[in-house]
Amino acid sequence: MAWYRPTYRPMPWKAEKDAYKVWLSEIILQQTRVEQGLPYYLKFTETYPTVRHLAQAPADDVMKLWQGLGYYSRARNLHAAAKYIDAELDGKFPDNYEALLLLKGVGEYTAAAISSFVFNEPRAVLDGNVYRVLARYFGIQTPIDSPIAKREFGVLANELIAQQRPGIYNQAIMDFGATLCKPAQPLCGTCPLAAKCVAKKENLQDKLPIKAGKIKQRERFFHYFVIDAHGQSVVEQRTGKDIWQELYQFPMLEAEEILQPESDAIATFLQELTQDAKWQLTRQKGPYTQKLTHQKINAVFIEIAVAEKLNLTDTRFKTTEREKLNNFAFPKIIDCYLKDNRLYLSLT
DNA sequence: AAGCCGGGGTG
DNA sequence: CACCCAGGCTT
Repeated sequence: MAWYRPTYRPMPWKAEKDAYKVWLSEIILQQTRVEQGLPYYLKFTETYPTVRHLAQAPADDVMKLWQGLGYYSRARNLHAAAKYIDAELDGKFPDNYEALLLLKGVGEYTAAAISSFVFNEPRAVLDGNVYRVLARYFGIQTPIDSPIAKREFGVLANELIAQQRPGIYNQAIMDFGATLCKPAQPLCGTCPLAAKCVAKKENLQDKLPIKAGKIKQRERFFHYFVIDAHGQSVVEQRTGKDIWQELYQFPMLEAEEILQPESDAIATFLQELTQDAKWQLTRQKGPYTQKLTHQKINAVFIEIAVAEKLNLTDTRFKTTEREKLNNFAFPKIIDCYLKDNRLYLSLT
């Protein structure tokens, strides 16, 4: 705490005492760098100054504002929690750790952060920074991605927390991990804790913290059909348990590989989609690729000109004017395609 | 306990 | 390319 200077990494929520805004910032910053999340925090607090503004907003608007930030369940849970507070708690934001935990999308870390920052509860946060600082300083070899570690580090962190100023303590140790005790090339030369740091003493900075798990990637091949029927296009909303829930996309055919435009699978899909209207392949763009934590997405965009008026029988599909495509929340890979090809014809 | 969910920065 | 980021939910 003697090392910590709130001004070193200025963030608009550091001195914030409105629990709603602190909650917004914490959800946005889950697995997200401060610099990446900051513009979203500003957009959300400006658009939705109170939790009731957020609760009463249409879900599509919330998703659109979240577009590009990733982990979209955060946005869905954010909205659900706001509605819960609006309807069940009379708009009064929860004011303690246990009540915060009841909110969708709020786990132990976020509940500890909000309750310590705003309500002065001595709850130690456990995030990637804290795991790293404690693992190095105490030389703890327990893999931090195991449930055992959660208990072990949790007990330790709660013994260490400054009972009188828990919020400052929590912010200090996270800033310390983010800027000094960094994942790579920590600044041990200027570290005030170096004298008693086990990792420093045994030269284990690069080995700690230990992570056990490795994840395997799945490769997928998406074919998006970008329809142009006299200025009309077609989109659908993603549902089910897959990635990008509730975001929009063009009608899509997934396959085991990139298909040739002339392939039977594509012809069948298009026939089904257009209900036998006359269509023509205009051009094909891609493949675009996007790496997710567990998946590599390959996407080709097949542009289709349809001569007749569309008669869509499948209610999943919605026709929209191409100028209005920018009203929909798309995954990054579609956003990139649209921007590349200047298909956003108007701005908001 | 393990798997899944994005996007971006860094070395 | 591998790793990480002010994690949480589902199975």
